[in-house]
Parts: sequence; structure tokens; C-alpha cells
Amino acid sequence: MTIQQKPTSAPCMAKQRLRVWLRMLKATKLVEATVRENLRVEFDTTLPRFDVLAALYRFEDGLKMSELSAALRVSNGNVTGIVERLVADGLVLRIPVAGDKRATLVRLSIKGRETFARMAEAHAGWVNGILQDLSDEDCEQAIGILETVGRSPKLTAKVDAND
Amino acid sequence: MTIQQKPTSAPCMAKQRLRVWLRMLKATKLVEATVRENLRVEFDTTLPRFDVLAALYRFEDGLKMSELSAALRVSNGNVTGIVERLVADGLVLRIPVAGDKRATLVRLSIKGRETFARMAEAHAGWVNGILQDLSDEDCEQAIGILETVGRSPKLTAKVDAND
DNA sequence: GCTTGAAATTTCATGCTTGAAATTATTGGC
DNA sequence: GCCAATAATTTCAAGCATGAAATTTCAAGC
Repeated sequence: MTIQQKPTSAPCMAKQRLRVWLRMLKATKLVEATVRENLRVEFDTTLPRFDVLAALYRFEDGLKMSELSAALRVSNGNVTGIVERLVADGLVLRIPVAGDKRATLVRLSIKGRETFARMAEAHAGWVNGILQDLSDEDCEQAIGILETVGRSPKLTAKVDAND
Repeated sequence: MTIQQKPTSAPCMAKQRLRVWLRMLKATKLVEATVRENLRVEFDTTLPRFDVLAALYRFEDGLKMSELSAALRVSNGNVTGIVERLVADGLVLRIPVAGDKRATLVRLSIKGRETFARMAEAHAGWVNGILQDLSDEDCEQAIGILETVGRSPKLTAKVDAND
């Protein structure tokens, strides 16, 4: 019994896809470098800290440490350190969970909320600046294409879930 | 005197571009996570090491440390450590530069060259797998769009140059 | 032949990141 | 009421990454 083979991926397509990946990586690094630099210079903070604040800004009622690390798709131990520093800076609060002494809830302080609001606005501006050459259609297309990445269930790591 | 305003970027476009950025970031992270994981499991190595090997594979005659860090767009001190470990693994050689005791040339050993060749092949396969849903047109479009990122001379960090 | 400035690296402190091991608390069965 | 499995975190060692400071060497000008 022969299996129906898709007319799939001449080896040339593989090369083409690799090129896409390299371009994508390059563009991403450019944006990231800019954001990092601007966060450093204008807010004296870092991208990981910004990411944590963003997640907590979105979930106003706070998140448990494990929920936070899941939301950010980073390791558990990682958030521990970042949150530690954010707490030290007074941007984040740790609240014990009633009825479960293992867990702690983490949420923004007032100051954290205000600070992040300012950062987020600036951030949107930076990104808009770097992507300023993308037209509306470009955006639509890009989003459509990017959404298919990793869609087909190969063994694409155990990443999926929300948003 | 009023300045001629491009019909540019209704605030809505800014939001749209931000969405593109978030998608792009997500897709990139997915690919990167997969590549990292596979490098770790199948070759017991890391992405930064792979990147260094790739650069040296391309420049057969070797690179000076500063050329290497420029090619990879990472800090000088960073490469020092990675190269150190690659030398310890026997994949990379350090060669003094005749006539300049400050600089050293860094290049692949035979073993390094062979090892990287195998890695690169596997790498291309992984990427092709993750991007398998991208058609030829998708690729063309994606590349075209990605190339415009950061094109316009805003203050987009001091990144440009080769490839 | 000095000296001063620039160039090529390394060193350093700090922080991010991971996976694995350890810790502490909860839960369900018995 | 105990006990094993599971869950929520933290701790840890290693490596990556940065910008800044320190080191060593070179290259001109005088």
C-alpha cells in the first residue's frame, strides 16, 4: 500500500522557508533591540520586566506565579527572580492565597499600573515607528501568514494555548 | 506654514502594526524554542554556539573576534565566552594574527566544520517542518514585507550592514 | 624615542534564562 | 489519621547577554 504523497515541498521550498525564517529572525531582532534600548534609556528597565508588567496589567486581579510563567511561556524559576526585583521596586505586590499556603498571587501596585501605562504607550509608538512602512494590506497579509507558523501538528514543541 | 502631512498612520494603523509585531514575536519564539530544544536534545549544544559556528562556517578563513561579534550583532564580551567553550570542545581554533599582537583570528577546526555541517542540515529540516504550511507565494510575500521592517531611517538603533 | 590616542580584546557586575533538584503544602485513598 | 502522589514554588548551577571599565598593543606626530 502506497501512501498518498502531497506534492509537497520540493527541496527548493525548504530553502525558501529557511530564507523566510532568517528574515523573520532579523526583523524580530531589530525590533527587539530597539525596544530594549528604549526601555533602558527612557525607563531604566528591561524587556523581561516589561513583559511581566504587561501580563499583570492585563490580568488585573493578579496571577499565581505559575500562571504568570505560563502566560509568558518562560520557566518557573525565571519569573521568581524578575518578580523579586519588581517587588523591590515597588511595582508589584505579592499576596498570599487564602487556603493554599503553597501559592502566591502576584499583581501590580498602583505605582506599577501607572508606570506600565506610560511604558505601554511609548512602546506602541516605537513599534509603530519601526513598522511604519507596512501598509494596512501588508499587516493583514503578515498576520495571516504568521498565524500559520507552527500550525500543523508536527513535533513543534509543546507550546500552544491562549491568545 | 502648514506642513504637508502624509495621510499616514491613522492611530488605527499603529494598533494594526502592534498586532503584527506581537504575531511576529510569537512565531519567532516558537521557531526559536523548537530549534533550541532540538539543538539541545540532538546535538547537546545551544543556539548561541550554533550561531557562532554558522558564522565561522561561512567565513572559511576565519574572523577576528571583533568581526565575529559584529557579524552576530552581539557584544564583544559575549563572544569571548562562547568561543572559549567552543575551543574547549575542540570545534574552534584561535590563531594569533601575524603583526598584531592585539587581535586573534578564530576559525573552525576540521571537527567543527564537520559537526556544523550535520547541525545545519538538521536545522534546515526543523525550520522547514515548522514553516511547512507556508506556500511559495506566502514565502515571497513574507520576505517582501519583512524586508521593509526598519527600512525607513527613523532612529531604529544603529543596526544595518551585511547580508 | 616618547607620548598620546585609538584599536582589539578581556574582565567584570548584573541580570536573564533554562532544566533539574529540592522544598513545602495539598489532596485522595485507605 | 496516615501516606503517597501531585502541585506550587524556590533554589541552584550553568550559560548567555549587556554595557562599562580595564588591559594590552599599535600607530602617528613630534
